[in-house]
Amino acid sequence: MVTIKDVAKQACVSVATVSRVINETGYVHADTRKKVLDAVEQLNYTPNEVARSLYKRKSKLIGLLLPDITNPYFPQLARGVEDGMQENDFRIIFGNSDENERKEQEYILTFIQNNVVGVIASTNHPNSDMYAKLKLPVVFLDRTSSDSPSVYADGRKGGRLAAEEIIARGSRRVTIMQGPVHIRPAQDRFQGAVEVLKQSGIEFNVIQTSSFSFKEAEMWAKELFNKHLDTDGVLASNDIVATAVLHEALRLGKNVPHDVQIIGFDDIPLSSLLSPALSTIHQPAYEMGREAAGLLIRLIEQGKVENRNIQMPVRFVERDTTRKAD
Amino acid sequence: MVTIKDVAKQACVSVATVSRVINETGYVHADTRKKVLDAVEQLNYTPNEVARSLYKRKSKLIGLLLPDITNPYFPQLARGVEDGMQENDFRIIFGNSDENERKEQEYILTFIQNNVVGVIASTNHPNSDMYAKLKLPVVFLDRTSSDSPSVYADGRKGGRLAAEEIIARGSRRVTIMQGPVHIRPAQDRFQGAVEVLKQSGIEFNVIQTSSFSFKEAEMWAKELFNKHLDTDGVLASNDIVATAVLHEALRLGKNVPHDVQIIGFDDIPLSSLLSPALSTIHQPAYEMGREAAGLLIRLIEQGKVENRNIQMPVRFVERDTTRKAD
DNA sequence: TTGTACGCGTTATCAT
DNA sequence: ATGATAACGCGTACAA
Repeated sequence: MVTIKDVAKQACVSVATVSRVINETGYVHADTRKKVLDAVEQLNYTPNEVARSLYKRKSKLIGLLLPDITNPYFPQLARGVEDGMQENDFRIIFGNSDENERKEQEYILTFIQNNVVGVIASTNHPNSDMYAKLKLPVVFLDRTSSDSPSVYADGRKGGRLAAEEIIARGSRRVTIMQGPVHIRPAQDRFQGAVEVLKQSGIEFNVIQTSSFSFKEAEMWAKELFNKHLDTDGVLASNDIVATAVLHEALRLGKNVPHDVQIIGFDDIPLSSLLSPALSTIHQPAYEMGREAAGLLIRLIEQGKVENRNIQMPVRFVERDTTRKAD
Repeated sequence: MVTIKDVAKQACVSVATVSRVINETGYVHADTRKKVLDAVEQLNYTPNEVARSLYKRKSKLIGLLLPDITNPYFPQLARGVEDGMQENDFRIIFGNSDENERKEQEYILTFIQNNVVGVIASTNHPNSDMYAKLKLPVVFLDRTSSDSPSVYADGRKGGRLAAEEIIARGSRRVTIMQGPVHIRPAQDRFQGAVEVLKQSGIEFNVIQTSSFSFKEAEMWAKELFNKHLDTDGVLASNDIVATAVLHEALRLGKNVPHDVQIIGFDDIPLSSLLSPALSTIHQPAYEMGREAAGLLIRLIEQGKVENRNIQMPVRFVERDTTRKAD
């Protein structure tokens, strides 16, 4: 490994001078600068980030904690974060929490031990004191917390939109798949949908679900049609669940969207590829990731920030599991 | 931040002693050990990994470089790696390369600067000297290199399997979508398929593709049916391309699998959810990730290793885009 | 404009 | 069995 000392020796100057030219701090004569730069070139020197991090007590690393990168919603989010960070010379230590508080703790700990300068987390325990105690800027992504900066989609609006659209397109016996109670955005969506449905006096049922895994989603889809075979409109808690419902409806010989309309949530890449393609509420996942990155960077570099909560817009994407509006 | 000094002071011992109990190195009296442990507990001390890393010139970090986490094949891989590493107390610095050599270089550089102890990369330039020069263990994942450890699926076998199955199920005018030439596994698949096709004297055409993006895949799908409208069997280079072909076939009013059979490659989660569900060659992506992690860890901890190249098995998954075998 | 010397938090060596 | 201290590579007072 070639260190700053080697460069200093090669350039016949002190390490302090080398440091100054590297970091462009303090005065240094043009000639010596050149000598140093040449030495750097020749030796192929690059500063050791670990030593820097130790001295400055902060690194160029941030921690990213996601429930499960294998869930098709999260890669977009992750990519947005990565691109935003990459462009600003931050790197990412990445972990999957599986919505498991212990794993989450473990990662937060190693984030600290590695001097990360900030954390982006998609957690169901935003108010846990493990975050409160953290002396670092934290941005919650796809999750809301009363008193921490966060980036999230307008779930309530999304829920309302979905309900409005399914009504406008003629469903009169709606079933809402209520997402996991501990996941805030899922509840926002649910609430939004319920509001609209109640307001318009449309009859509706609720099926309670407790995860977003496809395997389980299949079970709830069966339960749904068991209990409410005549439902003519399903508001799913996300696209995975919607996909399972679609499968089950097709399996039962129902015509989608004629017999039953289905609207998902998230607009994961899968959705447009199904047949029939899934109508859904689009969340700008990639952009949300980028926003989170931007917000965290501002927090890191400026300490505080104007707009601590960024709510991203959602929109209805009309595809083939809904009928044409009247 | 609470340091080893604070603990030492609190326990009325020297930092050396604290270090000894923390790392369980050297003798220390049971009583003093207890004093130290109590102090650690009270102060909530955890060692600073950065300082450790500086002194030992190695961290508990590894670098993971993937083309694009947004491509549905990679999350499985990433998750496998992460789980394998996590269980052995290694953390991951993660980056997307976009198959772009410059980005790749950048990441490799920051990996080095952060004292990572190993790298897992899914790169198209495994023989680039940026890897050769690397003084670190590198494992190539889903990519082969003549002289570096790697974990990859048996692409040739997969290609052969796909061809054999499509023939056995009655296709006689087959089209192969040849994947990007610079991606080794894609070429292996292609080669395997060609071998079988030639051997059995079946007529076949080739459509050349140059990426795995869905947008472009749609174009090639159109090109495919433009040039070879009467093809009755398509061997796609991966499931994304297969999905596009399926869409186009359906759009043209073809009956799948009656008029045309389609076999994909990878078995991404999407595939089983399509209608008709996609028949494909399954790669054990998650397990490949885990294997790569295991291999790298062995390389890190033992320097060298028995089996430097791990070839994973593939298998045909029969779903609904192929007919029943005769 | 440049160099010396210390400190960042750890671990390991060498005394004691 | 324990402590003092050098070293890891870097950045910055402070002195020159």
